[in-house]
Amino acid sequence: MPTSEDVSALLNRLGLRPTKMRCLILQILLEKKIHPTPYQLLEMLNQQEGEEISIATLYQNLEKLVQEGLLKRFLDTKGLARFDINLDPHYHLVCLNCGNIADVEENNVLHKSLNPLKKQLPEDWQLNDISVEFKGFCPECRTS
Amino acid sequence: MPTSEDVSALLNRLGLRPTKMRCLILQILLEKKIHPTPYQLLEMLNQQEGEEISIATLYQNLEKLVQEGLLKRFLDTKGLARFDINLDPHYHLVCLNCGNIADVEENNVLHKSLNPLKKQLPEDWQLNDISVEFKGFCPECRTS
DNA sequence: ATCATTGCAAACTGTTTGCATCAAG
DNA sequence: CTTGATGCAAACAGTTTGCAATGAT
Repeated sequence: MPTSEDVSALLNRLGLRPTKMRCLILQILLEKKIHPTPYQLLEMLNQQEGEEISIATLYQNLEKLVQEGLLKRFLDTKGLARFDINLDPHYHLVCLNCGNIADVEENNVLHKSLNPLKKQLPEDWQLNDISVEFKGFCPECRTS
Repeated sequence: MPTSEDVSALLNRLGLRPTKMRCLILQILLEKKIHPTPYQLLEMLNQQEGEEISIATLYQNLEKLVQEGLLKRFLDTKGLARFDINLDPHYHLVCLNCGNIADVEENNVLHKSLNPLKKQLPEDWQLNDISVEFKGFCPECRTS
């Protein structure tokens, strides 16, 4: 878990100014291991800062961090943007109720088991990737 | 492949008036086995009809058909709505270039092979579903 | 002094809704 | 005649962009 100095140095190395907001974004994502939407992140940032920050600036910064390869961006099942600082290959475990997302380490056995399936695909397609997603209910949303 | 009479009867059975547009939507989806966005569908409908139809009405009809269980709706990786008339369990094969989607029959071997993975998930979650998606390039978009 | 960052407001896209009109049973 | 279907226009949500003000080096 990087300190704010680490994060700051990381941004410097990439030629991005280590503004308070950028450092906070990275720290939050690294520490909490979450995949928040822009508005979820905005709320967290507003709490940590005293003052309200601009959603436009947040979008701009997220875009920069994605361009620099520090974050990955994807859309969740509701079409909302999500940001992921975990660059290692991994699966997602998605809560069907609240939409929160947890990481699951990639599993060689599973990935091998996917290979035979390739033979069943239409031959005129060129296969590049197989993605797996787990769906269920997170600790806060599960009924039992 | 149902005739327009089939489709019409099907709609009647559900208490939906078999308007020209609804019949066409169902016929197109059944015959072409595609998963179009609303605007792709609009274009096809406009071609088949002589006149321009309203996108609002299209959305309203798609919503009705989803509510009646005739169609499934999902969002693609770009966040666009897609509609699927294939109600059998199946996987999707998605073109990374044009976004077109083909169906792949569900495979028991794969689904069994996913079971051991459940043990690796966080224990405080309740797992409900595992979804698999194939990504690649369709015949029109593949380079080689 | 320069150039990056911020943030407001406006634009934009896909989707939904209110409501008046129209058409089918 | 009554109910459902249509379609325009406006609202809406999330996101992006133009631009002027601000801040950092």
